[in-house]
Amino acid sequence: MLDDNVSHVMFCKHNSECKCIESAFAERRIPLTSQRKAIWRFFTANTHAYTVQDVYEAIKSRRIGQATVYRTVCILLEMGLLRRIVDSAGITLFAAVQPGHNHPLICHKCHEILDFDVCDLSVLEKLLVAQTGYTIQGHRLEIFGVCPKCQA
Amino acid sequence: MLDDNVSHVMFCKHNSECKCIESAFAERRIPLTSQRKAIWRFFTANTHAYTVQDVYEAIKSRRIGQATVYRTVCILLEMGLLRRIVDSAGITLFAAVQPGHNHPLICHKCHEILDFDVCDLSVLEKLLVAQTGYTIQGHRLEIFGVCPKCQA
DNA sequence: CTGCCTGCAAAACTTTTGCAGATTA
DNA sequence: TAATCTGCAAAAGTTTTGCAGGCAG
Repeated sequence: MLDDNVSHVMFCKHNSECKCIESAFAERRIPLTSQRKAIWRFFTANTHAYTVQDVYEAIKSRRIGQATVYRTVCILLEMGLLRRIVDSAGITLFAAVQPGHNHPLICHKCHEILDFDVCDLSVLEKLLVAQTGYTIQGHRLEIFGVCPKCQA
Repeated sequence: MLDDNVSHVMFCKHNSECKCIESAFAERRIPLTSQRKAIWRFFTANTHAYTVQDVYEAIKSRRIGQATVYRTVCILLEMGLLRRIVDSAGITLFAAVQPGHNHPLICHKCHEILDFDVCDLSVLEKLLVAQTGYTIQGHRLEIFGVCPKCQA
């Protein structure tokens, strides 16, 4: 559960010149091609969630194929750099995540995303383990709302 | 945030003879056909999450079309009787929800689901409102693990 | 009865795959 | 250089739609 004394939520600003991607790929011996960089740069240029089509449309002028976008999104998901979000209409969106434990606050209208790091579900998880016998592997917490711009 | 004194989680047992569906459809003046009943009965017979294909395969002997399953799942989702879950592989699953505020505890292996009702994110939500200016509309909290049967 | 529902089959949309040539480390 | 990647186009998989006939209320 959340700490009752929490008074400040840490928000992550996406760094458009994020260097972690180079080392992340290097560590795993995965080639970092210009296409993969372009796709990652697109995701980190704004704090928004996008569909695969959004990404493809935005970068296809550079002759990057749709299959490459799918393949790259898949790699970034597995590396934990991207998160999958399914909106209320069932549309699949992807958004960059900062490293560490974060949850998204998502605008229903424009898909603007703010990551926050406050979340302590350990007591709830212990309770569930005790009462159900399940082994807990993880959780997904997403908060939906409307951002200040879209309220106007 | 969760109440620190919470000592008991309320779990919902799905009631296979659930009558609420009749009144839920009647209230909205939506015809409750035999196909819709069959689909709902399938979801409430077990506490599992299923794909549309699972449902279709299970009941197609009764000459219920795939389109009907899609259309019915859509209605049940909108009525709040079903919830959509996307597993880690990106597969879309649906599961019955008890009325009221519940969250699912999902087995990664067999898709067995237990609903729990303990979740108080009001302090976190207030904090987010104060610090971001977002209007909060709702949240999704899902906990993933492995059920006792699958651990064996 | 009337209006909404249904199965079927086709259409639309989304995601994956195979391959010949290109690029990374 | 060797291994992996890429765009393209086709295949596979998923979801939606149109329509003629059927059923709930």
